[in-house]
Amino acid sequence: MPELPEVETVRNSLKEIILNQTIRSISINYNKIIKNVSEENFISSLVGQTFLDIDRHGKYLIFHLNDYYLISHLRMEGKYLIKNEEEINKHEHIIFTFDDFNMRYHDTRKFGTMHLYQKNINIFDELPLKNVGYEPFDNRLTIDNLYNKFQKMKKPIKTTLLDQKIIAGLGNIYADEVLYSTRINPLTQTNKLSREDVEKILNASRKVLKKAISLGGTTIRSFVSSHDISGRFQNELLIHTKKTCPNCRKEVAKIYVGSRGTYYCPDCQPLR
DNA sequence: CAGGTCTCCTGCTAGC
DNA sequence: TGCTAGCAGGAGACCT
Repeated sequence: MPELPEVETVRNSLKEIILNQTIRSISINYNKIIKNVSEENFISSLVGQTFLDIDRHGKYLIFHLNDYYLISHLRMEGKYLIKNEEEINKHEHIIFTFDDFNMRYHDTRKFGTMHLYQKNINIFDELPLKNVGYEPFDNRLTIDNLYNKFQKMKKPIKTTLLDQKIIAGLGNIYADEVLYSTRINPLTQTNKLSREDVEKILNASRKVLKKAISLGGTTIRSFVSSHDISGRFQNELLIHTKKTCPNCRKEVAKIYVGSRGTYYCPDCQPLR
């Protein structure tokens, strides 16, 4: 499943291929991916538009075209494939055709989303980006800022870390990794964390994501084979999906927090 | 406003 | 061996 580092890799890979390409036609095989405009509107708006840049905010890709922003979330299974054959796979839902090849949005579980906005709209005031806060790298996200927000939250810190409005970019896997590296129990009530804990969490988030991004960037040849990504990332994980704690060698616990599978070490991450 | 639950969808797995 | 029921998982919608 693509997390922030994979999305960053997709962004960089796609930039090499589709920048300055003009959309000649679009075919839509499953339209529920597109959330805020009709299928007809989507097609008529985008045909003739050229990809000028690709940005990322949290786990969202932001495609810049002449007159529009196309905002894409891959959720668990989404990927962009570059092809030039005729045959269409049943999981290829949206196909953008350029002069010499096409780009296909492929998504087995159909959970991904696309939003289309005209460029005169501030996309950060609209769904889905209005619900996305700052990334850990963004210096507008300060310790005080985060600590103040945490004071009002009673839910488990694991759940808080998955809330994109609070910190953008952490998914289920990285939330576990961040909590493990800070030795904080995932069930700890968010408002019980000290300012020092918050600082640790912020630092760990930066570190974990930065490392993953750099790895994603170096291990991936092509976004086409997204399997390579998850394979490599798994080598770097310390706690998520592990059986034994790398620190104390005791058994890792698996619980559910907010119906998300959560791994932690009861010994190294005791509930305070 | 905070927080809980339901929903979307399908490949995969456990269990028969 | 073949079948089915149940599950996982980001984030929006909706409700309390």
